[in-house]
Amino acid sequence: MPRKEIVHSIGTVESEVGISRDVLRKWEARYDFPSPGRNKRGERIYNLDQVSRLRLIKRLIDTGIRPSMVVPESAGDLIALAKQIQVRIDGGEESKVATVLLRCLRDHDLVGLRRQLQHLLLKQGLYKFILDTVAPLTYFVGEAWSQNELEVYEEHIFSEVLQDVLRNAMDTLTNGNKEGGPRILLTTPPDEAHMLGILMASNLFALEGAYCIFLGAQTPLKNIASAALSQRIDIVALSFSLSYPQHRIAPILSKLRALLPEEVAIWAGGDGVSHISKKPAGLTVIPTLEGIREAFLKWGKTRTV
Amino acid sequence: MPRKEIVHSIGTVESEVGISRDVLRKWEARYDFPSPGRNKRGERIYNLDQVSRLRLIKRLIDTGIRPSMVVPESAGDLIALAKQIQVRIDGGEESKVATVLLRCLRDHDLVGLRRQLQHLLLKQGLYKFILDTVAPLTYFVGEAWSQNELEVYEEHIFSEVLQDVLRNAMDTLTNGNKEGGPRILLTTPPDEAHMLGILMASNLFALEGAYCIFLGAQTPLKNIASAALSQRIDIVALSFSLSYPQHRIAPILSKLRALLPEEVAIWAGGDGVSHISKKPAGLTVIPTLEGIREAFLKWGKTRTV
DNA sequence: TTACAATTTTGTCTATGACAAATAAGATTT
DNA sequence: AAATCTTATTTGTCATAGACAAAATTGTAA
Repeated sequence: MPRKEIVHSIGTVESEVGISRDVLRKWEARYDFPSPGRNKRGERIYNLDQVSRLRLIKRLIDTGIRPSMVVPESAGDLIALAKQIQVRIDGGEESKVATVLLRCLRDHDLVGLRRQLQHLLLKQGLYKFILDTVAPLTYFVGEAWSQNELEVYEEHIFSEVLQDVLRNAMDTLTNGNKEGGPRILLTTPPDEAHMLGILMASNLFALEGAYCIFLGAQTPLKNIASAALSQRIDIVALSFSLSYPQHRIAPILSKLRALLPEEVAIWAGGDGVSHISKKPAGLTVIPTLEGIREAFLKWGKTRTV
Repeated sequence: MPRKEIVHSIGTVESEVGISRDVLRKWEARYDFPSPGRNKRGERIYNLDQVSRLRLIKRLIDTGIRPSMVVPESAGDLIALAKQIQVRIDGGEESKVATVLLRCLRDHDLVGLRRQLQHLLLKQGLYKFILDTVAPLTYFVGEAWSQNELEVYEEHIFSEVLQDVLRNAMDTLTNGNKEGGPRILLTTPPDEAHMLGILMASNLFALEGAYCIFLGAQTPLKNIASAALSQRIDIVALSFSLSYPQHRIAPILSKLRALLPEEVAIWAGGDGVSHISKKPAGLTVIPTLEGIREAFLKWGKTRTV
């Protein structure tokens, strides 16, 4: 008895994969993919294969590859390409822990997930925890999602639990850093929704003794400026993910630079900034989490001089 | 020198107000509102007036009023109608505190906002804090948003800070409730994104001595069931906001009832359930936050017998 | 190499109509 | 009077096909 295949309308795909209806239709016309079936009303119906392929395509495009290079490609070629990129990002073989945690997530054992994370945090210490566990885990979860191995809500839940753990840790840390260290304001720019990165960074900063003020995601520049002023901020830290349009990064940073007094430093991080060439003056770029500690030490020296 | 008026494209309105392009165009054709200007390319451009009127309309529709009753209405009539409903929800005159906190939010004094909330929590105690401060404040923020007095991101930030405060409180509470009290699983059903309500409820439950597991928003029913089983849950609590389609509430609850063993109770709350008539068997409806304490006491008695 | 111009790619928007799901209104029965 | 069934209206989503500017790439000159 063939199970009735789960199909998706164009609207569902739009909200689940994050590609707008118009774009889905255009791709179909331009690249012959996706080529959904039709129901009796003539409406597009996408099957699971197409949806997961679209997810993969979305991820590849988010890393900077142009649609024309991936949308018409065969499923096999896509996977090959993904592997190639994956290797670049992957590197380590720390994946055992990630696998265990991922299984927790798949089994919906949230309490277990939370406990294990907390346990790892205690065992590894915050620094190692973030770099060796949280960062790869985040990557794996994204990967699993694009392969249809996780549902949207499962990704949400993961982010939820992780945020909880990280914020708790930061609260504890920040309360001890009332005086002495630099005051850092952290957020993401408008239209940048990914906040796990900057949250991880917050923790690393707090670990180094900074007083961190975390503004959540998507703070308009004006408000960053006013907050920096009223909170006597020393450093404003922004995070750009890979999916953030590259050409918008430099202008945003320049604009922010103009809004802030020059004694306030601007630090930009995240996978999105690793490829930018033009660096506006008065700006520190920290493409990887590992670079945070170093940048921090350097800042301390500058200040003492 | 007349300042250049800020205008919005149909896409911007879609994402800022939460009404899809198609619907915006249909309303324009059917009700002559909105009637945006056009740029030289012939694209719709919405001014601030139209956007805020659309926000108000969205809110009114979310409370259950039909589009045909509000979309064609004049701005004046809309405001009158809004006032009418406002009165119904408002009631108290506790608004002074809310006003102060709202000002903090408008001034982007996040640290101040957080501190004030924490201060109020300490002063009033969790119960009073939630009922007299958080609940009305949430309402006011929604109200201010629809009047264009707050921006989207400001609403996000508010929700952010509030979640932080409430979760912290709950963590502290729940850790003390390891044994003895009932085990409650809290979440919202699929497509119900509003989670402040259930978060408030979580705190009130924890206050009464329950062990609360908060799953975040939009948990599929199957996963609620499996989580309930693995966590040996006594009560599953769901929250439905006003904007949740009424006709979907009863079926969802029945379906969940079928998935859960009968010794697991189902409690439904939120503004969305206050008007439902059909109550599926084996179900407790708690339309207001005040009802939680009562329901809890009743549950305790039943159990002892 | 860098800077500018030409070209291609890409996403957003327009217009109008079809249609089913959701809701209300009316009729009928318990 | 309340509950149930029918019919009518309202409402949102999807379809088609083409226009066009912003973004990215390529080619060319300094």
